[in-house]
Amino acid sequence: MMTKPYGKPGDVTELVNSLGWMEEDLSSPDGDRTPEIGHYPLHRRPVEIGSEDMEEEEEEEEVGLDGEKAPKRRGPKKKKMTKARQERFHARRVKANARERSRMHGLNDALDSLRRVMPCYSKTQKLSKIETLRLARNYIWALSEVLESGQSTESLGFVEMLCKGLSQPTSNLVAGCLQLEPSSMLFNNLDEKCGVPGIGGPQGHPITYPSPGLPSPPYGSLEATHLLHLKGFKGANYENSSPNECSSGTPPYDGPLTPPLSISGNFALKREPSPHEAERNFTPHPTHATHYISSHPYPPSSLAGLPAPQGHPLFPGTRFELPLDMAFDPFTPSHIVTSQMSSIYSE
DNA sequence: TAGGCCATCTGGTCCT
DNA sequence: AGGACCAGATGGCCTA
Repeated sequence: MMTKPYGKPGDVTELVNSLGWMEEDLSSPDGDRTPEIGHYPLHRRPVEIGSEDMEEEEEEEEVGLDGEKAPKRRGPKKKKMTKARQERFHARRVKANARERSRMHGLNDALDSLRRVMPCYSKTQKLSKIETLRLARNYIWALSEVLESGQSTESLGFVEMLCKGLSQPTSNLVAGCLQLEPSSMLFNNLDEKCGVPGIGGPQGHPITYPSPGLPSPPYGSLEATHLLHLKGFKGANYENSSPNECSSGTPPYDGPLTPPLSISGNFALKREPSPHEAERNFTPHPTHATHYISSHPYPPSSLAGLPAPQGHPLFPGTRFELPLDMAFDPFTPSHIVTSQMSSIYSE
């Protein structure tokens, strides 16, 4: 039978084969994940009346609490649960649970992969799932803006695009990972919201923000003050204010940072960490896709003459897909990326 | 203690 | 029939 190609082959089988702990849990009142039947919340009881596995139910007239006869049940007759049926049902449920766990683990693995290619990946301070997805959307959007309109990755607009719709802690994290320097914050539109013309690229290119359809607070538009919560940040008008004073209680980010790009040294293949970065245990490393994008014309000159790919979101009407591990491996030299792209193009 | 986030179980639906 | 997918519900953990 054909099954959808999700997860690693054998995952389910292995899980099912190693379900000893689950079987134990089912009979153990201490199993916190699969509590003993009877300790289940109503909807979690593994064997529910009404299951399709019921044996034929004898014709019994149901009597309500008030003694009145309940209306005769319509639809397929229920079947009684024989012991054999219970066992089959249970086995099926256990298998399905294992599959579901495996599926969710696969989903989480994919989210982890996504986290690793975000501009603020940290092992110690993981982005939540929802924030990861929001940041990913913003990242794609911001990079496409870079490509399409010359929006500078060093502009505040770029950071604002990245932070659009993110929670304040995540905005702080992103801005911190981008190593915003006070100079990049010294502009007079500090209190303007996203989407206001004037906050844009170096050419004054107005940035138009898409409607993300996100709920408002805490996921509303980016407040410039979000960025002022950066540890050690001192803006022109905030010279004397302590970072803690404008903090809303969000703890400063102290974990090691391994961002793929930096606002102050975006696409340098190698650079020494600034004292500030060193202080924060920040290790700059060559960026990946953004480095490629910044250092290669599109399409790459080495691909000249190849048929244009179709349908890539950044390049309407084209299609361009890179294997994830290649496209986002920050350590893949650009010339290797180029050659790999060539082979993809020529396929 | 409330709220956010997460893992898990579950039953329903769709698909092969 | 069985697997994938989905959404709802629940409890645990953590933090402000």
